[in-house]
Amino acid sequence: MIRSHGAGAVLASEIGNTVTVAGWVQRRRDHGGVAFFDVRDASGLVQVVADPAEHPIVDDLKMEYCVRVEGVVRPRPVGTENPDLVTGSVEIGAVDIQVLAAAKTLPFMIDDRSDVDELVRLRHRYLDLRRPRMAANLRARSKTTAAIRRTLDQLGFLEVETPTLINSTPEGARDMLVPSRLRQGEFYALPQSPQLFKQLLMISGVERYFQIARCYRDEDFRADRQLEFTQLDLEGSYWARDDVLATIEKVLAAVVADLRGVELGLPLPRLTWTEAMNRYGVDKPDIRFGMEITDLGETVSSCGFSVFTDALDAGGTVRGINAGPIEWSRSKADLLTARAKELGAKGLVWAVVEDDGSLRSPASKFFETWETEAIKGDLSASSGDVLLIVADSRWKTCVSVLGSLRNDLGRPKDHSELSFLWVVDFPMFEEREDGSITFSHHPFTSPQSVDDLRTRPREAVSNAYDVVVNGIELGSGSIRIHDPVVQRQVFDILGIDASEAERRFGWFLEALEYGTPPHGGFAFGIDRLVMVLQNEGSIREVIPFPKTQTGLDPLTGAPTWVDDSQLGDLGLSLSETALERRDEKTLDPG
RNA sequence: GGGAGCGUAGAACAGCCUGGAGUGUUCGCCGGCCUGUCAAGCCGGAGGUCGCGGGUUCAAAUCCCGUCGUUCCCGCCA
Repeated sequence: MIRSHGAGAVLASEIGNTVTVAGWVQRRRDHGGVAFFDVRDASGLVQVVADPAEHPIVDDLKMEYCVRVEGVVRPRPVGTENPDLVTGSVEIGAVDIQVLAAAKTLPFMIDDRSDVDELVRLRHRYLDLRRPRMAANLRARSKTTAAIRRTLDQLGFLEVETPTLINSTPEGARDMLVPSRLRQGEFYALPQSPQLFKQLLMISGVERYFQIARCYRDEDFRADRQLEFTQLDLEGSYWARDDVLATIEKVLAAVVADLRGVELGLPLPRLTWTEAMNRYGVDKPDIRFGMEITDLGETVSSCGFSVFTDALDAGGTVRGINAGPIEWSRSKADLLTARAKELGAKGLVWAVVEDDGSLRSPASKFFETWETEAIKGDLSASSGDVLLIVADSRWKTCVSVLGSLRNDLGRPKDHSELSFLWVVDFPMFEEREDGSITFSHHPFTSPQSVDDLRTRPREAVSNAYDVVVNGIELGSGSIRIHDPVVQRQVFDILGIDASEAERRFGWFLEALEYGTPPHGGFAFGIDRLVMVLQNEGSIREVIPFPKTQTGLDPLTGAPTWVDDSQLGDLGLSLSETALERRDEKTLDPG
């Protein structure tokens, strides 16, 4: 036995006992005649006291040396207790000190104070994970999956593993591909979600399925997006929408209780998609703050500003937000206008409410006094407030731009407050720029009305729903299509003709033919949930070994070039471009 | 695919706008002193391809172009 106690378990109750602890040297404080050092392990930290004359080895102890200390627990002298430390009322008087393993000079210090470049952290992730905050994040993640499993087990769910080498379905996100050796020229795809397998499990009679599933999407990175991520995936038979929502709410409540120690108010608030878009301009609203979008169309319908009237004449809309008394300057106006254009608006009209009630704005001269007053009234504006107004011939462009500006300006910087909500009644389809139609959720989502699907698919509302926390899309689900006729109909509307549907999804359509129970389910991102609950700004902080934005793991160097013989086994060869890149990189790595 | 920011000692930065010797700060590292510290303190020291390549210039960390890396954003993400 190397140790008798965890460092964090050396409490006042051990006074007088001989204990052995093992861990890393946090810091050494050598006063000449007496020296202190802290031993840190996964359980916490305890102070060791040694006389350097008696224990010359303390001179050698550097930060992060792995040591073993045997000693007697004693109370600290009065006045030297450390209230910030769980073990702060005691210390270990060293009897024997051994170095188990020396450590090189560290690339960064193992504490939460040091602000270190992420690339350096990732290159030495094993050290980064020693930092208390990162260790806590790992622990929180484990507690999250434990709470999920506990809750779903109590509800009678079966945890089932589905394959990760599956077939590619090019809709939606780009697939991560894996070449087959035994069947040269053919490829597996890594799953973007276990969607069809869990539906098959419903057909198999599992009735209550879940899986904590690694999923893969080969798309560009964001602070909340990695190539691989982990989802809680679940599905149930004979479920209506509210059965799914209630189940997810129970899971979320259990996780929030375990990680935050607070009770989640259930049921969670619900917004329809249309309401969310109209009030917040996004389908994942952050409702921790107001600044809601207001329709100014009626107010400005006869004003002299052609930007507004032209948009209205084209069947569009004019809407605004009251950004409140924010600091305003020419450069701020330029910045926000550029942002609005980046988001797809043709421009941005701003107005500052002056003390005399007038509007200072490039557009103010176009408004009659009554119009100025009406705009202020619509937006509940008072002196000093900044009003931002967007006009567009497309409703969705207008509200989306304002919704993003609203987020830019008002969104709380952290997640100390939690605001979960459901967004329900998503449209079944959405239009692309070119006017063609695509699914807004996925092609296995059922419509609320099969009649609508047939007669006016562009207006059809789906049985899809999202759960959102603090403006972050946590996950989504739906009641699925269990009728193969309807499923074929949806493929048809999406422009997948019968023969193509048969070729790609024939196996699934056939499965639906054998008495498929009505079913539905959900999936939410565990990385994102833990990120929010741990009050982190990026999922990389809660993923033990994440990748950088270009898909590199700075620690292992993945992805790497492989031997030509390996490529040969797979029937693959590299393109000219790839070969050039390889030669450059081989000469000048990194 | 596009836009923006960043890259200077082991770490975090300042210096760059307005070119003039690798100048500076904090932490770490090395040596010394020190009997109650806990981000110990004091004294001394070492440590640099200013990401890389090119250009402008008498002179480049600084200005220009390119490139690599990284972060954030737009597109993309059923």
